[in-house]
Amino acid sequence: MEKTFYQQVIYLIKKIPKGKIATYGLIARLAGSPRAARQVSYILHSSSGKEKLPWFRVVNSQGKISLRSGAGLETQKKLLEDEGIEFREDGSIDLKLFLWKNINIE
DNA sequence: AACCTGACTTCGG
DNA sequence: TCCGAAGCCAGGT
Repeated sequence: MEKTFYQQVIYLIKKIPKGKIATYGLIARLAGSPRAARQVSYILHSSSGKEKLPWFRVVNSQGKISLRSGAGLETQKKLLEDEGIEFREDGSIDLKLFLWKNINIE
């Protein structure tokens, strides 16, 4: 049985460990569609509420939050900092230190 | 069924 | 190194 891209994304995001982050591209890749990073963001946007996902642990490939100020950026940043993730002066996260790389798909 | 949109990524200038 | 344009996938209208 093959899960839908949507289900894969939800599943993977739920597995992101606390204190770690993932990029849209990484999630898309693990979900089976390396080029569907945009779709990942879309899924988070539409399902973060009902699925209770740690959407804030997902940032873009630059380690930055893609949201615009006022659209959730501050909230996300605060949540991440609360988990021990540090931001640089320009508001980016050091992917080498916080990127989720402990991948384990069932 | 066709077109539009987006919390992305990547390549070229 | 920075900015703009194109490519990509899936869901919504």
